[in-house]
Order: sequence, then structure tokens, then C-alpha cells
Amino acid sequence: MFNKRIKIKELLLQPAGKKDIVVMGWVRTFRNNQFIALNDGSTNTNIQVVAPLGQFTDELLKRITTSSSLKISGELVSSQGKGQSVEVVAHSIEVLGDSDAEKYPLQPKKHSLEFLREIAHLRFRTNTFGSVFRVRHALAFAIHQFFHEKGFLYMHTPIVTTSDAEGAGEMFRVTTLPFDNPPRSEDGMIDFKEDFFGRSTHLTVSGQLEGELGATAFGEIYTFGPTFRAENSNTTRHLAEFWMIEPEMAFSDLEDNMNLAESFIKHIIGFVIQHNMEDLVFLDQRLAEEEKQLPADKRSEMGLIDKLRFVLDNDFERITYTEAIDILLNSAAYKKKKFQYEVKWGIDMQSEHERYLVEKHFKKPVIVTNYPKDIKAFYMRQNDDGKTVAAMDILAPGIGEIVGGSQREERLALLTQRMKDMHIAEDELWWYLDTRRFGTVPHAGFGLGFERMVLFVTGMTNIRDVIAFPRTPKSAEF
RNA sequence: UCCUCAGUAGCUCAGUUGGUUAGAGCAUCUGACUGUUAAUCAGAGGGUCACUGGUUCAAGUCCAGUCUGAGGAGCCA
Repeated sequence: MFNKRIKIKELLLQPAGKKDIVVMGWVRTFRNNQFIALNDGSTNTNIQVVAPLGQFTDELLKRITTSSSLKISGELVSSQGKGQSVEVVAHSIEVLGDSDAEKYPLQPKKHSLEFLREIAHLRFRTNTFGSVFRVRHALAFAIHQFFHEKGFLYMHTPIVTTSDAEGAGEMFRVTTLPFDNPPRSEDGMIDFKEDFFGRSTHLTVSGQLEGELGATAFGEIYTFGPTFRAENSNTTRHLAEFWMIEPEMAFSDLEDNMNLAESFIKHIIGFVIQHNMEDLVFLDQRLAEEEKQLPADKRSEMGLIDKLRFVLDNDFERITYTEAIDILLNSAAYKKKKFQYEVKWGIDMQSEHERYLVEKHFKKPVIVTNYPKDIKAFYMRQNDDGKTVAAMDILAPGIGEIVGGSQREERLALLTQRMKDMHIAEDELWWYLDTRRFGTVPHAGFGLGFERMVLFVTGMTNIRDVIAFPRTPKSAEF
């Protein structure tokens, strides 16, 4: 067996004196021809490996370069140096893989995030991305734990879909037709009957409609999978391929939905605080360092960890859309004409309005409910006032909309009327409407953009830095 | 897609009014040193100034277009 190693995270907790230790990892720095800072990705803290002078040949020592991979056997001793309490004295050093220092792009120095994006295949070997992706993993794990413990069923909804009815955004087409000379029907249109699935297909923009099918049988389900939008969005908050969590609950209304969303967000933040404090401390310091370069009024009032604790310890503010508009209309910012866009009942709130509510007025996450029906999707349940729907968005400081959800319209007649009004073809969604034909129930759900959650928890500011291999317009390297 | 800004060594950047052979720090290489903490000290190598075209006696510098990146907006999660 080759892998008899101890992970560095575990090794650092061991008392000095332990013999016959095997560690493997990649070299971060090699100082003084003696001291190797070795990292294996289990933690940002390196183990210091000491190669006593004279015990190893120059030929071997020359091969210990940044990011070369080593297998070290030795003994754990208390360190004579100041930076660490224990270190490994090497008895043997085996170079598993050389790394040509002249060609290796990462140096033991600070790199810009933009540069690291260009070498996304290697950026995991930096402290920042080490922490980000360990936190990302912990969040994913906590999500499954939360829903599992609540009795939700993890449902895998399809990636390739046939319905383009939801209108959640532009879609990527999936086809095997030759695009230089596709088959055409008599009217000159491309004949998708000849295509692989015998019809037009796309990558999914949401698993919600299929999720509702699951919820109306299992009661409570969630999805957690990749989602695709072919929008030409070039922002720090948008990806063409991103991961989304979409729970759906039968026998639930809008309030149940809000309660679920709030406890869900608190659970996963709590999990990371409990299990990833070392990474959070690093990210907290990184953010503080970053913000030093900003003008004073652009800096956040709280550090990263304080912000997460604050979210955990406080109830989210819950207001209706109508109340939100009133707050905006009565705000000093409005009266001083600080808003670029008009404020009046019926508008789809702009980023500046959401930011005002979250960052200036309430200074915490805000759940806005009961939006005008004209700016929301067809499946949202109509309220008795005839003007609004039972929708809810959760707005987070620095990120904006992090959750979008609603109670769904369970009444067939009202749902089909709404579809007619919005020119959505009923026959394409016959299977969806069957849930309302056979034992319909009040139900609700929401979607949470996973990467936006990772942004919030890590304090990173660009969504391309919290997914391993970002897909954005004109960019799909790796 | 729109607006703004940027692109000079492997990285981060400087480059004056358009004027001789384009600079610095870090990294790399060579040597010295050896309990270092992004080690230190000395020396060396390293450039299609994003690309294409234009103006000019002369362009890294001015103009136009293209590409790429960043920030903001829209769309949204």
C-alpha cells in the first residue's frame, strides 16, 4: 500500500516525539536549503520539514522546487524555530514529481485574482483558493445534511430538458444535428424530428417544475445540481453554468417557505462557522487586507466572521413589496434624488433600491414578499388582492438577490388563465398541469444560487473565484 | 448587450511634451551563507510594449478598428 501517510491537518495536532511519520504534499517554499514548507491541501497551514544539512545530496535538494511533490518519512519533533510548534525531521525524501521552477507560474508571493483565473487549473494550490474550496465543500455537505435531517428527498432533475416554457432566461441548445446543413421541414424551418431526441432540447435553467412533481408525491424534496443560462451577462454575480439548490414542499404556504429559507441559510452558515473556522479566519484577514485599498465609505462595517455571526443571531427582516416601496419613497436618498431609477409601486426594484434596503436601511438580510404579479413568473400563487403574488426574494448585503421563491399556484383554472395571459403553451407543460389535476395541494419552494451563497460566506467578490472552472461569455478554458 | 477603465519582462507596476540602447521590485538562474518563516547577500539572463492599420522625419506614447480583462448597469440565482 502506497498511501500510509498522515494528513498535515491531523499531523499538526499530534504531540512531538511521534516516529515513523509519512507525509506527502507539494512544496510551497524551500528556505535555506534546509526548510521545506509542505502543503497537502488539508489545511492552509504548512508542515515544516527539516532536511538536516549534509544528509541529502545536492542533486536531490535541487529538485525540491516550488510545487514539486514529495514523500517524506521522518519524525515529528518540537520546533526550534518560532513559526511553528512542531516540525518533521526528514529521514528520507522522495521526489514524486518534479516541478520546473522556470516554468511553474505560481510564486511564493501575492498574485492578483485576475491572473489566478487564467491559471484556474493551478490556483487551488494557493491559500485563498484552498480556503474558498474547502468552505464550498463544507457548504455543499451542510446543505445535504440540513435537508436530509428534515426528511427532504434529494431529487435529480434532468440536465437536458424539453420545455423552454419557464422563461427563466436564454437557453443553451442541445443537438446532434449538423449545423452546416441541418435537415429542414417543408416550410424551411430546422426539422428537430431528425434530432437526437426527436425534438428541440436545451440545458436546464431550473429544476423547479420537475421538483414540483416530486414534492406532490414525496411531500418534500430538494434539488442540488448544475443549471445553465445563455444570457450575455458580464458581472461579478453571474455564471453561464452555476449550481442551484431548489427545495419544494407540499402542504406549505409562503410563510412556511420563508421559515425554511431562513433556517436553511442559518444552518449552513452555522455549519461552516463550526467546522471551517481556520479557513474563515484566513478569508476574514484576506478581506480586511483587500478592503484597506478601498475608500473608507466603500468598506464593510463588519468583518467577515462578525457578519456571519450577525446573520446567524438575528431574524431576517420580513417586509412586503408594498412596504419596501414606501420605505424607498420616504428615504432621504429618494428625496435627495440619489436613485437613478424611478421608484413607484409596480416597478421591478433595481440593484440600487435593493442595496438601499439591505445595506442602508435594515443592515441585514431582508425578505421581500408579495410582489406585483406582472413582474413575476406564471406559476406564482395569486393573492386575493388581484394585484400581487405570493412571491418572496431574500436580499443579502453585498450580493443582492440570493433566494427567489414563491408559493405556487395550485388552482388549475387560475394557473391556466395566467399561462394564457403570458402566452405560455399549455400543451408543452401538460405533465406539469397534471399535478393540479390529480390531487393538487398548496405548495411552495425557492431557488438559491449556490455560488452566491459561497460568495457571501467566503467574502470573495467575484463569482468566478468561487467555482472551480467558471463558464462565462467568451470564456470556457479548462 | 450598454457605459467606463485597462493591456509594457513569468508576476506587480513605472515609462515625462512623440525623440538615443524601454526600467524597477519580486520570481528564475549562478555563487555565497546556513535554524529559516514569502530567508538573506552578490551577480546574470529575461521584452513581437495585446493585435491590425493609420498619422509622423520619428510611436510604448497620438488616432481608428479588433481582441482580451476589470468595474458598473441590464437580465437574474
